[in-house]
Amino acid sequence: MVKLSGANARCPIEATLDVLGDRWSALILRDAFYGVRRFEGFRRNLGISRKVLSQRLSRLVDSGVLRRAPIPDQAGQHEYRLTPKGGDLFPVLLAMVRWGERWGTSAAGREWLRLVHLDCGQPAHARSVCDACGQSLRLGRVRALPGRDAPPEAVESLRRATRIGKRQKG
Amino acid sequence: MVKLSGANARCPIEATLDVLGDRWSALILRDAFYGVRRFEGFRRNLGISRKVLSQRLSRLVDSGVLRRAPIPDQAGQHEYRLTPKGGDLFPVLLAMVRWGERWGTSAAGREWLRLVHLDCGQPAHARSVCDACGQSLRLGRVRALPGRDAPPEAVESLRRATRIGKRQKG
DNA sequence: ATCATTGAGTTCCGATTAGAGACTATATAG
DNA sequence: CTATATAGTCTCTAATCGGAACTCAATGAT
Repeated sequence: MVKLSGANARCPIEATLDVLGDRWSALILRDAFYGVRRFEGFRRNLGISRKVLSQRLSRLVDSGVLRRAPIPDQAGQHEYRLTPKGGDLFPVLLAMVRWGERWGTSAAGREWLRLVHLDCGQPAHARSVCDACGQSLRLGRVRALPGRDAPPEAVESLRRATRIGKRQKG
Repeated sequence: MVKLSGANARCPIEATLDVLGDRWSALILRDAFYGVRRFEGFRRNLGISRKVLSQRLSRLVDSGVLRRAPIPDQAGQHEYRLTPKGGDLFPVLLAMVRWGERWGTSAAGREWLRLVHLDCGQPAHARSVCDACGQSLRLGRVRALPGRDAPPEAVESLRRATRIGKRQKG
C-alpha cells in the first residue's frame, strides 16, 4: 500500500494520502497537533511499536511534514516538530474531529475532546466553506471535473465514473 | 492496523480513521464522491485487487458510510451508494484536496482536478472556519483539552503531551 | 440450445509488512 | 561504576496484500 498508483499519483487526494493515508501516520500527526514532540512521547501515547514508529517518523520527515530538530543543551536528543507543510494539515484533522463527533461509535452526546477556539472562546467546530463565496460547501453543490493538467487516464476515470455498468446499448 | 486502540477508541479522529484511515477505503470514498457506484467501476478506476475491494466495500457498508442497493430491472446486480453518514465525510475529502493542491509533489501550478462550486460558479477551495464565529480556524488558535467524557488515559495523554522528556527535575 | 461475456465475488499462493520483544548505543543521575 | 532514560535496530512469527485462477448467475450472440 506504499506504492503510488501511477497515473493517479498526482491527484491531490492521493498526495494527501501519501502522508495521512496510513493509520499510524495520521495518529502521529494528531499527537503532534496536541503538542507531542518526542519519540517516547508518541510511543507511550499511541502504544505503537518502536520499529513502526521509527519508520513512520522517518517517512513523515522525508515527506516534509515533520522536522527532526536537536534539542539545545540536551546533547544527542531531538524532537519532531510540525513544519508549515505539516501544520497545514490541520484543517484535515479538524474535519475528521467534526465527523467523529457526529458519527463516531457511541459518540452520541459524548465529549471526548474539547477544542476551544481562542479567538472567540467557543468550542471549535470546523465548517467547510467556499474560499470564494464563503458559503458552506455541500456535497451535491460541488462538481468534479478534470483539471487543465489532468492526465488522459484521469479524464477517462472521471468521465467513466457514473457510466460504468450502465450498459449503454446504443 | 485494523484493531482499535482500546481506551482511545472513542477519540473522534480515531473514529474517523476507522473509516478513512486505510488508503484503499479513502480512495473508494473519493471515487464514490466522484460518482462511482459499482464494483467493477471501483476496480477499474483504482486498479485494486478484487479481494481487497470486496473486503473494503463490506467494511464500508458495515460501518454505515456506503449502502448496498439492488438495481431495479437489473436482477442480481447492485450498487454502492453514499449514505448521509458517508456524505458527511465530504469536508474531510475537500480538506485533503486543498492540502494536496498546495503541497502535493510537483503540484505547483498544476490543476489535476477542477472542483466547481455550483452556488457561485467559482473553483471550490475549502476553508475551515469556526462554526461559532465564522473566522478561519488556524493552528495556534485552537487549544485541545480533554472533554467532559474523556477517559482518564486520554486526560493523561493530553496532559502529558507537551511534557514528556522535559525531565521535570523538581 | 450453446457459447462467450460481463458483473461480482471467492480461493489459493508467494511476497510484504506488522507487531512483540530482545538487543544496542549514548548520555545523564546517583 | 551502576542504573535509568532516550532513541533506535534486529529477529521472529503472524497477518495482510496483490495477482491469478476459479465460481456462479445473468445476458448477448450464433
